[in-house]
Amino acid sequence: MPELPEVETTRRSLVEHILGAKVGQVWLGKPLRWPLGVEPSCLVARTVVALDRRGKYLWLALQRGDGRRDGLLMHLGMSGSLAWWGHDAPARGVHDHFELGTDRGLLRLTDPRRFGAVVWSAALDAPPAADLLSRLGPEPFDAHLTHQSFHASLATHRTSIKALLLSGRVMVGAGNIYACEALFAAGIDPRCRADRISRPRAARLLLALRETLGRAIDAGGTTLRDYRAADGSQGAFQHEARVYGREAQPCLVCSTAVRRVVQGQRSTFFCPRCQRR
DNA sequence: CGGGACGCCTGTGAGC
DNA sequence: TGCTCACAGGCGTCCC
Repeated sequence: MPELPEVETTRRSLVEHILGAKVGQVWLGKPLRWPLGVEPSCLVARTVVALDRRGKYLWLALQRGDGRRDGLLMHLGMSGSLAWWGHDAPARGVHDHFELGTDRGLLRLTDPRRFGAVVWSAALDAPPAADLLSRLGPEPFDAHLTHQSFHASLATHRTSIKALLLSGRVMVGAGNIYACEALFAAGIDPRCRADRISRPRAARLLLALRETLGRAIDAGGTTLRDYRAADGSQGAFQHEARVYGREAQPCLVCSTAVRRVVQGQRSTFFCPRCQRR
């Protein structure tokens, strides 16, 4: 489920509550994608000192009693969501698989498919967090990511632009929904080879990615099924999607039927008239 | 190394 | 109603 806008919305709705909270108890449910990597009891008495995001990962920085820091790297996978409960958390459901109890309230991860993860790491730039983040491209709103560098990155890949965006190698954050939507906004056929995209079209695509992701963050993300912000609110961007999930429906610009093709085992939606190779 | 397929899991909706 | 199948917001791993 969660792409960058959903993860960022989660982060924003959580950070005000959890900063400064002191860990009481940690509870683990069924196994997630990877083991926590530390005894849960080891985390007790740590203080939450930051909640940052890198790509679709969240980094919950913890301060130890001796002043040193470590933290938890969290990922929501396809179906995960994080919820914050003050002091009135409802009983656990069957899909709740991680809880961080604090003196301010409870952080709970709900994830039916369990593709998500919570992994302890000594630091963001130390294993295992560093290994998981090592292949990520730049953040979409990073000022170092320019039209020029973006075009240069595209030129080094022969795969389709849609698959490349999903890989996160040239820019993190766009998953299946936002990759489709940004390619529509830029007028680029998702099957187009990345290294065949001209400089001006690359510039348009970068702009479209930033606008699409930015508007999705403003809308609180996309809620198709599972996704909720930490305060329980749903996203609204699903109402703004112009091609995603609209197979055979008329393009909102030219009325041509929206097509669905499969690329790398993922559905791609596009308008064959508005989007060109 | 780049690129593509696979697998991890559970739930849901369509079709029969 | 109940079964089977396709599909679902991600991504690390494996194999060419």
